[in-house]
Amino acid sequence: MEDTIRRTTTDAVYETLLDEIVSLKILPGTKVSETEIARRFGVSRQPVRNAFTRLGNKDLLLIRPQKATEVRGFSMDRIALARLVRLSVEVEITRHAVMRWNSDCNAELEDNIALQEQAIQAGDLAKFHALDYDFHRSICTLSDNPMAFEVILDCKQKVDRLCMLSLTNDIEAKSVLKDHRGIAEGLASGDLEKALNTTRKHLSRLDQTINFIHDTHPGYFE
Amino acid sequence: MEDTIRRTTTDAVYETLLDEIVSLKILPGTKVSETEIARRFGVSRQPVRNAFTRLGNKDLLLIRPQKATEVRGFSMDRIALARLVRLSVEVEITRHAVMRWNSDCNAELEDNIALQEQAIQAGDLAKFHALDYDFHRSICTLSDNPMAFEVILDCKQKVDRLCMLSLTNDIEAKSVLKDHRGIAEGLASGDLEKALNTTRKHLSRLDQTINFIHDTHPGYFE
DNA sequence: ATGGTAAAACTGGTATCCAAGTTTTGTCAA
DNA sequence: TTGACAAAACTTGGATACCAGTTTTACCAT
Repeated sequence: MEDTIRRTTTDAVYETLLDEIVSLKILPGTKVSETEIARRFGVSRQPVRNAFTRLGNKDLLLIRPQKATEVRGFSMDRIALARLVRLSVEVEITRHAVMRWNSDCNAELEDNIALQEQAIQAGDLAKFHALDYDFHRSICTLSDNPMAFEVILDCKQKVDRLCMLSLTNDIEAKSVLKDHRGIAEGLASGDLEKALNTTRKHLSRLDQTINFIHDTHPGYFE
Repeated sequence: MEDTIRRTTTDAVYETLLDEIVSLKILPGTKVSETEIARRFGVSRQPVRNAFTRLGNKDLLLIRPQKATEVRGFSMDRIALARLVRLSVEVEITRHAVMRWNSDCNAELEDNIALQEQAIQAGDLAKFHALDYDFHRSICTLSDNPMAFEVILDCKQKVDRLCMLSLTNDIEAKSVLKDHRGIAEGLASGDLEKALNTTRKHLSRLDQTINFIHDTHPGYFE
């Protein structure tokens, strides 16, 4: 009973465009035409239309009938909402996690943190970001809410798209690592307040970056 | 510059099907065919396909290539996630609200609660549910997070679809009203813990109902 | 009854065509 | 040169027909 969903042409178009938009290879405000994209991928308009619809549902495309479709700009409101939702879920998850924490959980998080340290020392920022990713996913699964990470990821993507405009340095990475240590310590010692406070500080770390980008790239906002 | 988005045929099909699925006029597991729906609405397959895609994105339809499309059953996991997200956001919103609470906020909530009381005494459950709706939206707007209500609403809809299988009585409504009073009192007196605890109790009120439905209607679950 | 095969049904994709709206372009007049 | 206006060239939304690949169904022979 392998109910593996087949990958369709629509999926391919969708995933490629999603990556290009999120990674800012296509900038906000850029007009995208169904026929143009269809030519580029060598497919008909149909799968492109489907992909556009999906991207429109994700607020990444602004589709206006009889007018051009364009890549949506950033919205401070939508970004604030995404951050609020992520913070809310992450806080609640942490609350669940501290209640069912045990030595195995500890080991998993410690392993991850050790790898983060190695990645920073090696200067491998890509690896570090992947581990950052895993760190938060681990907390979700260890708190018995694995699906919650999808929500967090969805929120994270919206913010990440904005933060692509800012270069990340390893000083920042070290601060992030310190936060992760604090959260892990809070969970390990059953200190809920410490875990929560660190989580809040951790997720508010982007405040300055976002405001900076808003000031320096006002054209990308709607 | 009236940028009012035009209503398309796709929108009409989507909204009608959405209502029919959410209100359980179409039961989970029911197979829906593009051509059949197209005939029913007197339109071509095109807008139906678009509508199907949207409903699939909302996890309401299960579309498998080359297989029949069917209305998705309930999933305890997805419902648990929706409830977790709603609780998380509602808790965080309450935290924001209590910080900026003032007499105007109080008045708005008190007005709403008074109307709830009237609706219950008049036995008008539909009105009461609408006011319940407004109560939670008010807290969002008063906490300066108006868009957060869209997230809450999205979560609420997923759970509501399940709860359509259970008849609501007015004893339940009275409990809900009591919760609302508790939340309002907590906010008014600046007692964050009271507001939070009542919110958690309020949102966990459906536990029994959901488990009951899961036991009595196992066929609607996937 | 059972097994196998053929027909029917379903979605995904392609190809045209048209409708309705918007934007660009071009022409002509002042 | 500049302005106004009309035509052409875009855009998406929808309708229709068709094919491919898969799954389901139905029927028939054993």
